Amino acid sequence: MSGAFDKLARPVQKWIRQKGWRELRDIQARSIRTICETNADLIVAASTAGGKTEAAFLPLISQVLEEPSGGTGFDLLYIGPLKALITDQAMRLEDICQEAELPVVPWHGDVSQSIKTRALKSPKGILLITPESLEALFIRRGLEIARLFGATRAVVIDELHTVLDSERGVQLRSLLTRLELAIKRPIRRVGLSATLGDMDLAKAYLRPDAASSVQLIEADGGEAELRLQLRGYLSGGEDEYSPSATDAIAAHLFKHLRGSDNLVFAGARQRVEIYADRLREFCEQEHLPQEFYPHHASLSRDHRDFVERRLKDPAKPTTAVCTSTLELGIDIGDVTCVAQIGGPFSVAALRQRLGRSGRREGQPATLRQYAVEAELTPESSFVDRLRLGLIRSIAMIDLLLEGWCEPPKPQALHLSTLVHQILSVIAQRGGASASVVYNMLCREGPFRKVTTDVFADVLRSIGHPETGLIEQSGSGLLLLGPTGEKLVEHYSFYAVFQTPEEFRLVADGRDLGTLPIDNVLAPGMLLIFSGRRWVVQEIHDREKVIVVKPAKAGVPPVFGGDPGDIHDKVIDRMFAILEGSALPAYMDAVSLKMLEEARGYYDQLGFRTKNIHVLGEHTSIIATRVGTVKTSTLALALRSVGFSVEQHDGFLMAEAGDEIPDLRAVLAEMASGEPLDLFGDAGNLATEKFHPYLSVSLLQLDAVSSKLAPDHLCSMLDRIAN
DNA sequence: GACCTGCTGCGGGCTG
Repeated sequence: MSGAFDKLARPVQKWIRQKGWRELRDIQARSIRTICETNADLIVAASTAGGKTEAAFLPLISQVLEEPSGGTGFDLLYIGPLKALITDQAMRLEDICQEAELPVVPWHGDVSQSIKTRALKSPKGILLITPESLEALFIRRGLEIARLFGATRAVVIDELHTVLDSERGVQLRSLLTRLELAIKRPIRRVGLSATLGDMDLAKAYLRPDAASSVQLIEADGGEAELRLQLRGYLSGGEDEYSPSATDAIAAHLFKHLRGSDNLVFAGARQRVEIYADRLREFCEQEHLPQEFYPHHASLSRDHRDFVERRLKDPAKPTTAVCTSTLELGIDIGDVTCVAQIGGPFSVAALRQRLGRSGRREGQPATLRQYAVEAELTPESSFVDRLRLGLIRSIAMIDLLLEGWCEPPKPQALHLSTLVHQILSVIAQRGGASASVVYNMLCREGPFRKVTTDVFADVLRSIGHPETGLIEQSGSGLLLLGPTGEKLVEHYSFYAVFQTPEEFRLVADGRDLGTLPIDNVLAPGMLLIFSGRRWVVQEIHDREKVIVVKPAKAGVPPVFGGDPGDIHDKVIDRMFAILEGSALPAYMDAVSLKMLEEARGYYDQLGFRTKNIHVLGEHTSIIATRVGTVKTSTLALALRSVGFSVEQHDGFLMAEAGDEIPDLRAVLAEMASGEPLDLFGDAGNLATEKFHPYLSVSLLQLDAVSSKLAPDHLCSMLDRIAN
């Protein structure tokens, strides 16, 4: 372990010896050399529990100890997307830093004011912070940024994949640029991740001006052995003697998962509640202790902590039925098996979830995929007959095995987040000229797709007297307007993402969790929540509180949500599966039979040789063969000329009104480039937090940059016609 | 036909 080890500072070496490590992992040795010998930015890509945190911090801490800097402020900055992750990582770093006498400062909404006050008075050591809390520092302490970060040598961004092209990611990258501008020098950037689809794009996100000089340190292969099973289940058409698909899946989970730690990803909060309730019943029927618990974002912090603690406790076997809450790197230890009910929306999520299993040496990673498909009747729709859910599951597993996952989408404008950052820059500096703001955010920062014209439009929109977010002083300086002042003053400003209004659910004086306000509830109604059954007692509309007490029966509540974007490559693979003949070894007999039925029906519709199948006088099926973004663009175009359109994975079902235009003729006319008003029939475009302050034309521009692909419409129509 | 994430400063009342 010499070489890399020798480059570390004495206290760090001592810590490694105390831990009893026999050697450094390969990524750690490589990362130590890169950090100690160069000034390069870097990405460390390795699986969960692959030692990424140490790979970054052992050499960074060594540098802080051996080459004290002249400046003032925190020596190192760590950005984490979750409070729980920051708490975990602060504990791990404190262990290393005790020897080195370097302070470790966790900083997020739950950290006490006294720790923050002390750190502000004497900023040094390692600051671990969320993007939102960093935002708050810029707004509340705008003039102190240089003092707080003057000495900062590096910023470590954990779970880099979560902050690539998301609203939060753009916010973070904007803050990092503003930080570098405030201290007038670049800060080394280190990204950590287990799930990056496209390394070149990830590099460009980490350092847009010098992507090619970002060093990549990737753990080689060495992935755990993967055990995989896909089981098919038929739902609907049950009689009282045959169990429903839900019961059959729950029984299978009960039989195979009991006695160990597992994660069951059910895909939606409502399904989490349904499966957790069934599994609890099975335990009660068999007089066995409870070991299946629900876990999702609407459940109280108390309950979630309880489930997370149980997962960590080796003495208590625990299966969490969950949503993506348990997808990221918070420490719950290794699990025996990951189950996935229904197809996931991205290969990246599937890969991240699977990374939770098989992390111990010699243990295989195990994925149990359950596909639920409808029992066919003469009335069944083409979607059911084509078994699109099952086909997508197979495509996702295929791509996972090939090591592919979705890259970020780099073309989005992110105008809502731009509005947020304009307000933030003005607040930080107490006023700024339009050109300073433009240079900071659009030339140097992440909003590079925003032209000066679009920027000017945004300023006009948010400066309109009726909007009142900003105004201009006599000297031309941009200032916060009355509405802008109010927004920025309130703590809810710091987050860039939208959150829905919710009721609090209370039983016996204790919070169970929250429910979206669009659930229609009245006293006496029955409810399944937090894995148990309740009856509604009181509803307090003004306080947004619902009081419940235990009951014997219940129905699962409704949680909202928007459909996810499926990538072109996934849909492409789905068509290859429908047109292929391979019978994957990991599929059970029922799912194989469904696959053969789907292939038979696909052939019957003739999609091997054409893309339009006429179902009836008014109705046709179109095979678009592309992902959600391009397929929704065609759907919108058809709606704008009077069709009613149903959208599915890679397919559209178009139905004409009373007048029956010839679909082929309509498509040909669109392909000829006749200008179309895509938005004539588009619903609400204001989907993000600061959208309500933008003009309709800016909202359309924003939508075109992220959710639609009008530029691809012509070539798509050409392909479909042939 | 979906999921997730986050949050400051101040003032009032109490304790040592």
